[in-house]
Amino acid sequence: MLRIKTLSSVVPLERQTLGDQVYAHIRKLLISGRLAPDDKLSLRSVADVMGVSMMPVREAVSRLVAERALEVSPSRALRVPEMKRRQFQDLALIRAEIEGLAAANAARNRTQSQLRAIAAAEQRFRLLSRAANPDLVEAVECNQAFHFAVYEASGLPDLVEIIGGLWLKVGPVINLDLRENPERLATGSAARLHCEALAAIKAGDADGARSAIAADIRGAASFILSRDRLPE
Amino acid sequence: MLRIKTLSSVVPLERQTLGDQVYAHIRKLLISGRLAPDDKLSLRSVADVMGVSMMPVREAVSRLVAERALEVSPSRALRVPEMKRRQFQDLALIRAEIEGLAAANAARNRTQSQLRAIAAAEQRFRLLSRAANPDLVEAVECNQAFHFAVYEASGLPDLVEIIGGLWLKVGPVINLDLRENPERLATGSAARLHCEALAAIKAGDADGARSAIAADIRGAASFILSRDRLPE
DNA sequence: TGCTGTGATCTGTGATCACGGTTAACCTAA
DNA sequence: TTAGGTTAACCGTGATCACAGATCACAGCA
Repeated sequence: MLRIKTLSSVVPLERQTLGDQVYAHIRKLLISGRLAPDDKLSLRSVADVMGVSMMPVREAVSRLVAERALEVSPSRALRVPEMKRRQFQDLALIRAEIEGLAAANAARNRTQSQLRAIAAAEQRFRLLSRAANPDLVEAVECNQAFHFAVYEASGLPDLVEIIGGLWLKVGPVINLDLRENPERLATGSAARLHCEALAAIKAGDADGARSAIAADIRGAASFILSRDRLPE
Repeated sequence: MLRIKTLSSVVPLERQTLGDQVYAHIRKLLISGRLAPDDKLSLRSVADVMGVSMMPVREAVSRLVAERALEVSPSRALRVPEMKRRQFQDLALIRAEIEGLAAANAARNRTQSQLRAIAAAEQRFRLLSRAANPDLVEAVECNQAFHFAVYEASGLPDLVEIIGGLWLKVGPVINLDLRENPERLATGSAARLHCEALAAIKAGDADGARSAIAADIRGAASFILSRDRLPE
């Protein structure tokens, strides 16, 4: 018989179905902006590219459609939804409030190790945004890493999940924009607000963290709106 | 040739796949509390009951799993998730903020017809909660109708959708509780706060609407927490 | 040259079958 | 009577096939 100690050291070994893997893959493509609004997909082509049958792709896509990250038109065409100008504005309002709430709770509940993780992510983003020729893809990932380090520290997994759904919607727009307007990074306003948020979280200042994150979101959104590449 | 006017009067006629119907059905079971935490399901049994093949059920269930309204255990068993006491507390905090935000925007953006709809829902709920022997199932539905009439009036569909996801999670707990503790209705505190919210929305008082709805949510949550039927 | 009808092709949807893995009931042996 | 082991039923996952509807290109008529 195996010793108890041996048994309890075995991790529950989470299951990774093919559907999960396809989901994670498409999700990453969307958040990083490699899939742009109005891009078309098809179950068979995705299945072909990823070397699986149509079935796991269907499972993944049905999840993404449920989250409104993809949509099937009445004519059964599968595509990345277009974002209307109005909807983008509304999402910025919603995100400022919800992500601000997460930041406020992070200031209250963060552990020491979470605080270190936030500080590390903040530093990476700051250094990158002040570099001469910043790698834009990396900058996007660093920005995301910082924000979610903050949100994770709120201790509210349900809230983090909601925010993940919001990023899934705005990801294609934001990252597509950043790729076309690299100069936005150089203004350094994002780096400044991140730094402000970090300081507030470290000090336990919930309101300060909330308003810094909200300002970061509103700033990025109004910049994108000013470029006006959004329909309607 | 058909006249243009004739053509444009034809609605785009949305499709309703079997998967959509199964999804709507299970969703209603969850929100109304007829499926309780830890209830087991199986694709085949649901398919059998609803007279369809396993396929549309899989599609619907994968959506609900994505929304955390159902869960598949590592052993591939399908069930309604249990709600820990802590998670319920957290969800109440999140809901108070998010649904408060929706109420505040409803006060700012509601149209006249939306205001009428809210007032009608408020009246139905008030009369029902003051009845001698209120029908509990009907009361639950009226409460839901009032809340979502408010949220719809915010003019923020993305926010309404997020709130729908939250209700899907707390539905089984709240409605199960109400069925076992019918006396909560009799206190009339919910009816009073609904009335307060309606007045604030009518007056365009965003902060008033926000705090009335938040108080309603917090009140219901603390009542349920005080009964303490939740694990952990 | 421009429009229209038509067929090949591709789409998502649904049904059915096969498969490893889990669960639970049953039977046997102590 | 009970603990332990075997087996049969059932589970979700994945693959494959069938089908109706949509799209697009090309041919034929105006």
